[in-house]
Amino acid sequence: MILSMLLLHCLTTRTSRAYYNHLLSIRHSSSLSNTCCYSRYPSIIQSCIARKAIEPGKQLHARLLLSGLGIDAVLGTKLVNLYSVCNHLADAYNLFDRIPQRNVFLWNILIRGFAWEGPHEVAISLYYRMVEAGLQPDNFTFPFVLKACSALSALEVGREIHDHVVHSRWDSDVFVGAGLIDMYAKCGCVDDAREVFDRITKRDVVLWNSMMAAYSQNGHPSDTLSLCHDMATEGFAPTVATLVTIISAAADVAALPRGREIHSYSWRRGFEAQDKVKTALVDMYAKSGWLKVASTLFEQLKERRLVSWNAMISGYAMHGHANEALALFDRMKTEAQVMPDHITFVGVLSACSHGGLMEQGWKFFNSMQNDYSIRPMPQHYTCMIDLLGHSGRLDEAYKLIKEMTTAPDSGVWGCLLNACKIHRNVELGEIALGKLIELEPHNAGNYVILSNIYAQAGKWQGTARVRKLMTDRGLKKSIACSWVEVKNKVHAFLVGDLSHPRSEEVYSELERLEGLMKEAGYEPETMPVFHDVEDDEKRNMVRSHSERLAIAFGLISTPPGTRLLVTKNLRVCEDCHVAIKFISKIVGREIVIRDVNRYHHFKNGLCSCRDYW
DNA sequence: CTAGGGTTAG
Repeated sequence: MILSMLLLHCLTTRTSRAYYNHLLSIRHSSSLSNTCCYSRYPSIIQSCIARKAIEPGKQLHARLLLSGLGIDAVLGTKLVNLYSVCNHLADAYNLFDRIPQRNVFLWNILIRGFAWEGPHEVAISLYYRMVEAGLQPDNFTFPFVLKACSALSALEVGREIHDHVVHSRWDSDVFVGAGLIDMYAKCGCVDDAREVFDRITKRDVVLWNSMMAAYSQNGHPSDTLSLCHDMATEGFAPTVATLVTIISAAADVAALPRGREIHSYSWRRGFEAQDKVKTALVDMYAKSGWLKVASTLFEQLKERRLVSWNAMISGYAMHGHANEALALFDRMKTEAQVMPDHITFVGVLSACSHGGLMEQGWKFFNSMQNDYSIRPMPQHYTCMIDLLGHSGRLDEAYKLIKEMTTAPDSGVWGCLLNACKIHRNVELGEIALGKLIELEPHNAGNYVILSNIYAQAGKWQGTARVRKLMTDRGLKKSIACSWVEVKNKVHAFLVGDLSHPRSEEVYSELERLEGLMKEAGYEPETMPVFHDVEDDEKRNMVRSHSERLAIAFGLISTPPGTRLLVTKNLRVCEDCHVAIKFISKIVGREIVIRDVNRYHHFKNGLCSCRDYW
């Protein structure tokens, strides 16, 4: 009946012929054709919401407007909900403004829409509008608006909302709590996150997961793992999110035995079959230097989504397998037709920079912007600066930084500083350090690099000045530490470490190797270089650098020919880099070192970094 | 007389 009224209405107004036909076609094709009773509309829209089917809902809305029947609060609310879940936020907002009686539910769904899809600022301003309208936010409002704060890293707003949470007594709710933990985590405040976590006594898995993720996202992967242990002790069963989080934590601490344990657990409990878990494993094995395993798992994925491609591409890239990375990028576009994103390009560009593929690098850097409309971020620039720096084109690198459309971060300047060290450019090095001091005043590593630049140039006053700057600021260099995994156990060594039970054998192995190295032409570094850690040490101390101890231990405790993987918390020093090249040739082994910013594959006297790091 | 929710890999 209504439909025929509508048709009549169309004929009597100046509605176009096309629209008339359109309505006719709805009559014949749509599932709504037989339901012209107003009282059934809410349930129809409800089913649209469940199916996220925007079109029938829109048509129904249009029909209602034309019919002049008006839209009551129930129907209006449902339509706002439909628009909101289908990401038609402008429509949702318009309709929202026309509904006179707005309850908390209506506000919540609109806030949710903007919190999920952005602009996130709108979600926050809606929240404040709601409070000003005299409504009390509830246990649904808070998680939504906190999500918007997380996305914006809006700490001040977040804290204020936390106040509201406490005042309205929702602070023991797990949903609100998880929202708060995530907000604090994304703002870099792990301690506040932990406080929220500790205050909630009736926890659930998601709350545990949120806290583990908070640690993981803020560079405390070992806290993630120990919290997981606590969770198990309290009898909670892990979920997919738990596994994904702890696998990435294990990848970050390079605790491969731990990672393998988690892998086998995942397999026993049937989690490994899940693509999300498998992708986390791909990342973990890649970071631990097991690219073969990573690739096998990658090929097993049921559906390769963007994140999986990214994990595998950057896995190849970080180990310097540029061709494999680029071939995979090609496969991703042609075979899978997955759209690359900014992270894909970080992988692709770092593959180019590690492989020294200057031309390709520029090609991808331009294509990223022109063909994919991705605005370059600091990480992309870092790759390009690395490429330019590699070939000594420092002025061009500096020019590129000045042309950047976003603010250069510490990675960009650090990359330039490093290039200055390698090509002994004091002038630009000073500029880079100046910027780095502004950006991260407490990172001792930066000062050390500049000091080395001065030392290499024989500018001793410069070296002294940098050292004084460091003492004035109370900066201490972190203690160097290297790990090596032997028979599923991690062995850690500090500089000059004598605490390992097999120390004596380790040192005599080093002595034996040094003899062979000297025969092969190795000369220990004599220049008084201010090393990352061991600045004042005598030449014979170089021998006891942590990475050498770890390598020597690895050599004496594994069968000949076994590949070694050593992880170091700082950069590999110049002298050790030379020494390890000799060692790899003498013992005929592949030695992989994962230092703070890259992987070095030493094989047959050469290193994959081509002596640039 | 209802509807709506927090965590997860690169």
